[in-house]
Amino acid sequence: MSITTKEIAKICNVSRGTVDRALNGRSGINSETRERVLEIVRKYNYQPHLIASSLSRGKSMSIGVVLFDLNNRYFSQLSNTISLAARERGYFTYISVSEKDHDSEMQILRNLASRRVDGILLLPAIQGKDYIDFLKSLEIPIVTTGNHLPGIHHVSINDFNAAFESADYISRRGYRRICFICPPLRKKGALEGRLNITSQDLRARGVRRFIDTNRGYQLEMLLQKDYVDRAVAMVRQGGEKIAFFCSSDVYALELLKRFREEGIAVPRDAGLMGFDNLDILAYINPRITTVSTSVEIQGRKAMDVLFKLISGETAPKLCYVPHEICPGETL
Amino acid sequence: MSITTKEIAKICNVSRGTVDRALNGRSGINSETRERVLEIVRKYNYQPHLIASSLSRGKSMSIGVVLFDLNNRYFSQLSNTISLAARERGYFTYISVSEKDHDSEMQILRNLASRRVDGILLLPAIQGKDYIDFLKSLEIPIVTTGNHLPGIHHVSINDFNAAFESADYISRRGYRRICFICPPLRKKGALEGRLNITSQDLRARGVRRFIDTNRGYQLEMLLQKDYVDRAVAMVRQGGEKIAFFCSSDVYALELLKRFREEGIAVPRDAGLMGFDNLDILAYINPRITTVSTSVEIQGRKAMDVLFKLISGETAPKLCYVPHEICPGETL
DNA sequence: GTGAAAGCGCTAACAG
DNA sequence: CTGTTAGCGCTTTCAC
Repeated sequence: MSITTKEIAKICNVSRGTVDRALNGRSGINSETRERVLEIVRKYNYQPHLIASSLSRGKSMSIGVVLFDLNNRYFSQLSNTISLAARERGYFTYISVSEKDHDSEMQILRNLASRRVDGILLLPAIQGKDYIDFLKSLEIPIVTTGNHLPGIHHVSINDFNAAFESADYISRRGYRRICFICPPLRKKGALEGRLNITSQDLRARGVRRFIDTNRGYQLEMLLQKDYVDRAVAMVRQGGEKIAFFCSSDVYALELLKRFREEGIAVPRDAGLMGFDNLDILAYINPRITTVSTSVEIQGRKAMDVLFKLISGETAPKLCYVPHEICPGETL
Repeated sequence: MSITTKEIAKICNVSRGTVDRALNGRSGINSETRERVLEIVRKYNYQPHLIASSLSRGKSMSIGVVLFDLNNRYFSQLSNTISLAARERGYFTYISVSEKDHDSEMQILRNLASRRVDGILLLPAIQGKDYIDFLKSLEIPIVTTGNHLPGIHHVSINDFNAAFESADYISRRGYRRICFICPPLRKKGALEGRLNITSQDLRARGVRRFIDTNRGYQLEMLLQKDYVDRAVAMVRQGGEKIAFFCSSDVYALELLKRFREEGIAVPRDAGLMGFDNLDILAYINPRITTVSTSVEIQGRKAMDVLFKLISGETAPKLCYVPHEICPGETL
């Protein structure tokens, strides 16, 4: 194991306090003593013991990141940005994945609290008053992104507006029949609202609002697990040409794949639009029309807010990052 | 802040030692006292202070994961598996990204050592004796995957064999002219070998060995940054039909994208094979032929070895995980 | 400018 | 079975 400040002190014939002053650039030390101490520190390759330091200081210089999925490309990019932003400020990140499991998510949060992380960036898969009370009881700064929790600081895209504008874009591409695809929403009632899908829900509301405020459009919703089969059937049935608006690029990819197998051409036989602008879309032919924000902006902004809270400053409860429509070849 | 064992002890009229025995299920305590203590523990929502515990126990119940890239899908899947495997054993993971930067990688490792992580899972982007000495000086169990470092425990695919077998597969699909694409290798000399690209290097050697041990095949290497342009030119030039064997699916995707734009049909005009079997390939048409191992197996196995080392057991220095060719439609 | 001492919260060894 | 004590290594306060 590495040498300690106690031993350094003995070697230098000074007290531990002085060693500490030298190491942490604190004032009240002769610059010669400082040099002498730092000399020995280098010589013996002293490594600070951050655990002891954390205990003493009461802060761990680490932040927790809780995601419900890391396999989703969007979240892995987000983690990357977050880790970098944290490291730039001397913080390390604990990244953990809940897999959308209620108990896991709670367990992870408790564990992070036990590790006395200085802040938590959370993509919640849970909602409800009890959960929010639990989060508050941790007494740790928390910023959410993705799904929203009332009363908790939140940084994200304005899902409602983004979906509204997407529907508008679809209409301007000449479609009068829009089918919104969002399988996560099927769980809405089933789980008595415990699952947090506010983000998806807002997207659905955004589309609906567009339909409600503009005459002459027809909206269908596909929330079932077998949405791919059903979408194929809808196209086969004919009638007014449909634009499938997917609440995530993932569903758009699945649709496109199946359409290709079935000989359904996009956009000849049906329109298609996604959400998130996953970077793998660059390799997909035809280019899928989608809407999104920059992951980097989102991650950076969320960390800005989190660090504000950590340092005791105030920050707005709600912060939207800009989004934009990314035109492709599928509408 | 949360209540401490000291306070619990006072409330229960017992000593801190007894509280500790109750909390950690240690023996030597009356079951009634235990119940009484745990009652209070629950009542006051006591949360263990893992930092204090770590300091006292000398282990932090955390492991560090150092990647040089998290945007690569393969690595994010790997991190996911690792986090899960760690959490199953009560460990938390610090995930950090070096972005292939030498100084970052060193800084991260030092920081993890300062945080007294119990083990490190490393995807190194550095090599060289100094670096290996440095790693050993940390006195922390380390397992690498991806790139290899002599003398350090390693779990990975057998890149040499996998590439050899891939070349063999390509030949059996009727190609006599193979072009191996591997841009990272262009840096081999330039950086005086500081950059660790052993994994890519082994793939190149595997292909070459196949060519050297079998008569009648022609091997070309494309290591330049503008490999896409050059590949297009090669196809245009005509002659014996080429199979492009890419050291990563990423390059195969780029090639396919460009070929499509240029009106080059695969496999009609040229063959194509990748490496890694990234899951996004499922959405790509035509299905790219590739070779790989299961990320899950690789992650699990690496963690098995790491935990063996952490608990003081011995483990083989080198452990290969099985690989297989994944036939697609591009050869 | 420097040293001594108390303390962060938990753990472990040793008495009783 | 339970209490006491002495740490883990660093930080911080208060004398000198």
